[in-house]
Amino acid sequence: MPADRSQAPGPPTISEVAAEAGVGRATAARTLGGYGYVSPELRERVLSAAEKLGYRANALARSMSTGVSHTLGVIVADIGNPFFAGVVRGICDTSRARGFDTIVLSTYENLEEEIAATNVLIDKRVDGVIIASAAVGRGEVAHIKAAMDRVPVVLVDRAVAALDLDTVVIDNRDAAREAVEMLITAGHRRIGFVWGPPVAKPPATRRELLAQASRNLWTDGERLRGYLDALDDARIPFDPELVMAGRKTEERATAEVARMLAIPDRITAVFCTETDAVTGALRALRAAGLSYPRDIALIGFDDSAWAAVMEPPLTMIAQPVHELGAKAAQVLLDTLEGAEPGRETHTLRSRLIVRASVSAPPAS
Amino acid sequence: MPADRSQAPGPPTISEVAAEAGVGRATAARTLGGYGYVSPELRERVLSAAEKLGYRANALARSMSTGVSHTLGVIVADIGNPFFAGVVRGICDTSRARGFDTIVLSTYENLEEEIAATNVLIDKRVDGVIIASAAVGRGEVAHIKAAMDRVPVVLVDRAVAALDLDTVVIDNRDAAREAVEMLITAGHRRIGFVWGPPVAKPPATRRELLAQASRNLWTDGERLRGYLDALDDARIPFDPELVMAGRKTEERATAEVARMLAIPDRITAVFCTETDAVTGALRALRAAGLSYPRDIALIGFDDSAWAAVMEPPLTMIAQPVHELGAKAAQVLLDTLEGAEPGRETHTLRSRLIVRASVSAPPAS
DNA sequence: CTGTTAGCGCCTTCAC
DNA sequence: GTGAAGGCGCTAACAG
Repeated sequence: MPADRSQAPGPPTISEVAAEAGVGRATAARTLGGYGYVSPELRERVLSAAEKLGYRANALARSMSTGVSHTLGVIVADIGNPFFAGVVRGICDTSRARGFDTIVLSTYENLEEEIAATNVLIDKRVDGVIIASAAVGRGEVAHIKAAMDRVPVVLVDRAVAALDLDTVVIDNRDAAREAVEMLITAGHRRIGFVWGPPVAKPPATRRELLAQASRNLWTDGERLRGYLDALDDARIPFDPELVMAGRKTEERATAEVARMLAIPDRITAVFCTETDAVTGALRALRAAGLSYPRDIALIGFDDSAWAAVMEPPLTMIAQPVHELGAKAAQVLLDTLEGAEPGRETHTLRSRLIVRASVSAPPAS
Repeated sequence: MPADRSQAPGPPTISEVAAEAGVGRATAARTLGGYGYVSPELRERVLSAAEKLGYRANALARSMSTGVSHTLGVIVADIGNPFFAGVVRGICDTSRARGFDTIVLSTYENLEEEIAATNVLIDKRVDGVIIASAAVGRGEVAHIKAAMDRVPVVLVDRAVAALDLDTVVIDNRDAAREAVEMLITAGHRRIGFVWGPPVAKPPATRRELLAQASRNLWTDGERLRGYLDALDDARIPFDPELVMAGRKTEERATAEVARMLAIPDRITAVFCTETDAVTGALRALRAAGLSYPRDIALIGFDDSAWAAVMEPPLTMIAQPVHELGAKAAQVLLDTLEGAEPGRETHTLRSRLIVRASVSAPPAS
């Protein structure tokens, strides 16, 4: 006489289903796990028993014995940022299509959080990790190396020089150069860069600035290089006063653009490397009673529905967010399925969406 | 003679750490698991052995034997929507502060996906679930009921009438009423509602419209009710032509606002229930050569940095996104820690941020 | 205080 | 074809 299953605490187990169906555990496991061979008749009995009991396989137990979790871990700076939200969606879409779940963690641009997040994923035994890392120096990659020892890792959005990994990015440097070039072609020579390295005051020399940039977020450094490239090509001297300093917040961007607007030989154009930098700059313009593109030209990173409905509409750089995520997931999944990791950099194309925020500088 | 641990495949286990430290497995488990008592000396040996081997606890195995995962599951419509991104951040922040990880899944407003997501969370044995469900009718809540049988569940953003659960929302109806009231006070009587129930053509009568709304997203229905409340209070007759029909996309909003602008007795104000509806409406205004607030007034749901930098800045309803998530997590965590589930509705306050997109209607 | 032992739920040889 | 038995890595009683 079997024990009363309805009294069983907790969710029904495979043994209970087996008992209910009057078969052995292995038979129940085979039909429920979808492997091995089971006669149609027993199969049917097991299925209806499972149905009746409301059986759901314990993914934890399954992972324990198989060693795989069919789960990908994703670490990004801020899931609330539309850019990362798009990337994550790309990752989720393609991994789900290939039978994988996704766990995503936000670090809010904090390395401690990033390390903690990596550990969480390792502990939960994900099969692979995709990470947009804030790490740059050799001293900051230990957690990623540790992860690499256990599972395949691919980098997205941000390259890390010290790591030999598959990496999916856009050409930030070239995208920035193209945008600033457009500003220069329109006649601008005093072009503000928002935002720069998060230091109290940017270094006075190009060399130091670049060194500074290398110690910070990869994307920021690349975009700064692109800005300098365009300046160099046009033989426009670099002016440290035109590079934003301080923390990367909307408020700070407003303050810095206000400053650049107040100096004698004021800026006539701004190049913003992020969405919050754009709104921050826009606030400064309004406060100064200036309007674009008449008084000042503006180009920013990360196009959005808002940028298109601004009056006039904003010229922006659009990143292929979904593709970035999709590609990263694809590369990772391929590796999981046995492909040799290419350890190469996959560069996707961004696009400069030309609208109406750029015209010639005002005649001074 | 112990086997060569360095040859061990896979991540180091607690047994290997124990062997390395020369203690019993239980002692290693106790120090690494942070429970029970271990002498300082052995403790130290275990710790350094773990360090040396790069030991990380297998969260799966741990969950298996303890029965808890210290993980919360979250299901939202679209993590890419700034509203949900904010809510999720609120959830993550408070759950992490209380020692819980978070798994978040997006359903993209699709009930099938929502059911699948629920199953994933159940299978992964999360300790509790927070869900912004698209379910409304009694026939659509089976998956939530199934989840409730296993773990505590709390609803966020969207109430579900058929479910007796802790629910964290804002008063959508009142927020909408307040906004529309402001429009009416300014003198408007022809006020467009964007967007409405996703049907090809909204019903001609109030009664049917409301019935229709009840069959769709809870928030949408509430906001529609608020719109009607305000109309009623002002004894303004309801005109079905002023309610958007069709799929809820930016493009569709543009088309519908264009339509409302083209009818003889055209709208002089628009009330938008979502961010994409706002940008869609704005596109229609531009196409019609109209500008706000002079030609038309506008209020929308979900304030953002963009809304503040528009020229003129937009009057918007701001939801307490972070608090919504934080409260939901708090209620859930309290329940997990033994508090009796209140099964009540927690209503948070939204705010109407008055800026400059509303003025009196143009003299016709 | 520490080590031994028995599961957690599932998958997986291996005989029957 | 199907069932019994062992093991994944960990926790938790229970001895000692």
